[in-house]
Amino acid sequence: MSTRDAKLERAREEFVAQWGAMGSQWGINRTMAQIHALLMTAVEPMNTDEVMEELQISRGNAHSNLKELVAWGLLRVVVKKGERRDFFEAEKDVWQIFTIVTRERKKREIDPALSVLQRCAEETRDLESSEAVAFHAQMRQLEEFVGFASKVADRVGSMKHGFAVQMAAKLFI
Amino acid sequence: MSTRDAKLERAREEFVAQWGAMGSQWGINRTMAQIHALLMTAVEPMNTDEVMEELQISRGNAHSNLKELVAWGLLRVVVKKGERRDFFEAEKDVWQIFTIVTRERKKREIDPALSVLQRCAEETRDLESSEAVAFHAQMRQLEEFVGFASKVADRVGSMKHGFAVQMAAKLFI
DNA sequence: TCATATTTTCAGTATTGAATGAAAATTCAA
DNA sequence: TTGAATTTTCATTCAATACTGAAAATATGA
Repeated sequence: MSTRDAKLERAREEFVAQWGAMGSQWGINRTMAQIHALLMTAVEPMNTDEVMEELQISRGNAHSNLKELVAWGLLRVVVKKGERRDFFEAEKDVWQIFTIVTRERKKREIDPALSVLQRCAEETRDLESSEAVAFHAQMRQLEEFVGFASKVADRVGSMKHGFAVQMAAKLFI
Repeated sequence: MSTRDAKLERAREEFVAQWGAMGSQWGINRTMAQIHALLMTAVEPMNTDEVMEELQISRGNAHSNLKELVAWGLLRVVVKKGERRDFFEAEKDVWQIFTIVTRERKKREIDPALSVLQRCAEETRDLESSEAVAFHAQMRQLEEFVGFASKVADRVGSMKHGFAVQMAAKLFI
């Protein structure tokens, strides 16, 4: 049994480490991604000290990233009876995770872009030089596209899993 | 006329600065995003010195980011007759930009994730403890989802603009 | 070929964002 | 209340990444 447990342990450690490394790529910080990976593959909810111990990180770091993950909705706080400390458990449903991440990324990546583009388009709407007209047209095109992306993100983010799968199947497979 | 040119100039500077700031959010470095913004709104192709001058950046920085943008396919090198220096012009078509960015992001964000998940699933395929089974199932679910995302990215990235718009219209508007 | 223009490299420096850890604040049971 | 357990904050430190600028390499044309 110990060989097999070791195998699992290794695989899990690899997952946590790699998922963390990929976090950076995704605009999510490494620790945050690691904690999420750790809890996604945890059998039981974990408390702050367990997370610190497992990932070898400081209390402050564990605390702030746990907080952030709860704020995103990727973790839930669980109260254990007879326990004073907070325990955390991860959202494990893949579609849920996806919609949450979609919402967050839209907020951070799409919405600000859209408002910049709207502003720049607005500010040059009445100019008449050919350069200004070209600039304005470029802003409008970008605005239209990003606006569309924003709508797509909203729709996808609020779809039920089943519907998404069904729709996707028609389109892409 | 000078008032109006000033307006345009201000709007363009705002666009370049903000697009640059958003680059970070997007996992693209600030200078790279700024150069792209600058050239997307340039009437004529620009050379390295002009970019350096406009953005107040060093030659090395300008050089490496111009190179990177060319590698992505977001800029093209233009040879001007009677000019020894390279000039750069941006891809301005929004759909082209989108497909290029989609391809890059897939390469950096989706493909590595998929291979981690496949490996972790594979490594735990034969284990029998309930924890291992749960872990394996979780990896498989993630793998399935990310694999699907990978397909979607491929399809979208190779669609023609017209088709994408048509399809999107049906789905989302 | 040689001199000059241009591009490329890269060691050193700066900037930014994340992590630490200890102190302060809060919570809770007795 | 009180004091121990727990959470939260935040000034400082650290690490990763981006940027600089000058030197080396390369290309051009006289």
